[in-house]
Amino acid sequence: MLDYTTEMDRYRSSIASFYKTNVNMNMNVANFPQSAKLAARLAAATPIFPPAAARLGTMATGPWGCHENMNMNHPAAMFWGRPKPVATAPSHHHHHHHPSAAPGHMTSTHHSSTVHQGSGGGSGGGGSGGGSEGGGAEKHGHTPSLPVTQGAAHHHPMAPSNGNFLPAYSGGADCGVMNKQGHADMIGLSEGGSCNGGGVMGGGFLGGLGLPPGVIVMAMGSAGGGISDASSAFQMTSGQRALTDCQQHTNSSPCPSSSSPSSSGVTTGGVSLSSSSSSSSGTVAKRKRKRCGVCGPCRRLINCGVCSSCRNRKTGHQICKFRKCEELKKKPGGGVLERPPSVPTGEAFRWFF
DNA sequence: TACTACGTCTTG
DNA sequence: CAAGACGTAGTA
Repeated sequence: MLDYTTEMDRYRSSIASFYKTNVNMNMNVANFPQSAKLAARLAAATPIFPPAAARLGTMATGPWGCHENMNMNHPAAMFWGRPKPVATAPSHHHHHHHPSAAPGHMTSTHHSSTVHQGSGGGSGGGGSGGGSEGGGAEKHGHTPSLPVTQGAAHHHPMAPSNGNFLPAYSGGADCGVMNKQGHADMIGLSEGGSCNGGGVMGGGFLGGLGLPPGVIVMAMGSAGGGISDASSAFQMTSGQRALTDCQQHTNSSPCPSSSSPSSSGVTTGGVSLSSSSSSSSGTVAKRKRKRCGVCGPCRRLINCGVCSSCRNRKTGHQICKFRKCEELKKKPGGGVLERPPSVPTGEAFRWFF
């Protein structure tokens, strides 16, 4: 027992230092190359979030979403939530956009409960996902889950399903942090200046809101960091793209959501975007298709960092598996979907308004 | 010019 | 069939 405590202590301190070093700067750039870039971009990109959202920045889902991640022992996966303290914090902050939200944030229950966090303070959490499961996660991969209805998300910590919402949050540990590249991504999220600060990110928050799988709302305000923090908060590799996409769709409105409704922009195939050129005429055929921007994967802004695509970015030239547009997954000839499978219209975004 | 990511071919 | 590798379109 004692040992355990001690360990925890050490663990905590180390994490702390980690933060200082890495997180502060735009996140562990060093450690997470990939992320680093993202971060940078994010900084720039952030703006896309409609101001309206008040200081809520919407963020794409977290990497953890990737099952691959979570379960695996990646340390990364964890560190999300905050031990218990959170209980409070979250509550305030989130303005629940969503009814469902409130209550309980699913809470910490599970995982955390397991062990660690007993210590209360700090990071304990880590463990949550990490160690434990290892299980099979990896492969659920296929469907990242996105589509899942957010609502449901909660329940089970490990539920493979919700990709985005990691069980961890709730119980979790400190705030982000992890190692291994992919994870880096997530880090940011919570990071935002101390998990607490933001509070938001904390456990309850996400769950509470019942956000769409692909989206996370961040209340950056609190962190004080506001955007800047935020930006650092998460990263996405293709930030440029992801974000951009949004912009593109709309032409005016920030994100798909807004525009999507009419399906106008996004519409079928998601070709619309740059489509300007493509779709317009028959040329479409060869044109490279673009992400629809509204499906779960598209909404996700963060690369998981652990999927094969992320890992082989250099050679694979592929977008993170979990971010791969549903539309693009379908073969070109494909169907005519009025709307993206996972999230029809802009529903997902309703929460924000 | 660098980078991301789509499309396609190749491989297991 | 899925995963990986490569060419290259599209964008900053």
